[in-house]
Amino acid sequence: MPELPEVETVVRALRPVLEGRRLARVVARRPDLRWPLPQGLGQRLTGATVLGVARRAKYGLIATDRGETLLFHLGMSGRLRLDAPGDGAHDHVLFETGEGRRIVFTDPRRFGMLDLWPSDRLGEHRLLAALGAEPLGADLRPLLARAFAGRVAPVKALLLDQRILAGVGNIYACEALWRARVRPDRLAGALKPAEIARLAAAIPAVLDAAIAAGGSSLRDHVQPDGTLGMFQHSWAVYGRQGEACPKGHPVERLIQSGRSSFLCPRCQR
DNA sequence: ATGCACTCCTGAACGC
DNA sequence: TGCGTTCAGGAGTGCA
Repeated sequence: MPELPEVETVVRALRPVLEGRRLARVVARRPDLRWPLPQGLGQRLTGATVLGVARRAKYGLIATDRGETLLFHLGMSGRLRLDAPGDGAHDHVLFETGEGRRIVFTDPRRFGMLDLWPSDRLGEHRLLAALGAEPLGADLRPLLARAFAGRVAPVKALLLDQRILAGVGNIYACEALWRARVRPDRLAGALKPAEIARLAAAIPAVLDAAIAAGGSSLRDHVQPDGTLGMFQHSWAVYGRQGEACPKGHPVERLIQSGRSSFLCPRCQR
């Protein structure tokens, strides 16, 4: 599910529940997700007070007063649900606050991860160290121009490369390319400055719109309070093969390195 | 360095 | 109804 807008939606929902609150009970119901859970997870977090909840790329970051930060990644099917029972087959980790709120980490496919890491050395975590720029809040044009120069790979492959831009996934890469009127299979190094500029504007625009809509709900994403994201109703091309793009032309699908890309060949060149 | 295929796991959707 | 096949929003790893 979760790309940057979905993780941002989750982080914003967790903030009022967790910030400044004490974790009264943390229970791991299995030893691993994608990787083994950190040693003594429950013990290390129980009794800690949450200082802040933030996001880096597609990672959620929960800082505690014990000098450690809990990182989480939702993988493809991960969800964090508020006040769910937490006894389902795929409910893997439970967090309970002193106020009696319960946060349940659910992940059927178990591609997600959780880790604890010293807060003052967070940037050294192996999964965070190589991440590229956040796509919101900065001017992406010079960054993309530098990253695309001389590259033979399709532009969509580079948009998905988290070392360049951190947080864009398959859905929003397709959507941003449509807004920028650039085909996903164009070679990155061959993009003209005007096309790079359009892409640099389209990426934050589509991410901001998705955040405002509460993310996209496909199979798995819901906001922690259970309400559905609505941005899937605003998709121009993603998942809409054979339907009309917003300009009325048929959307096509192509496979790039084993993953679906959706595009409008009339709008995108 | 660069590009790409494969892999982890489960569930939903589709075809017969 | 039931079974098999295909596909899915991520991303690390290892290969050419």
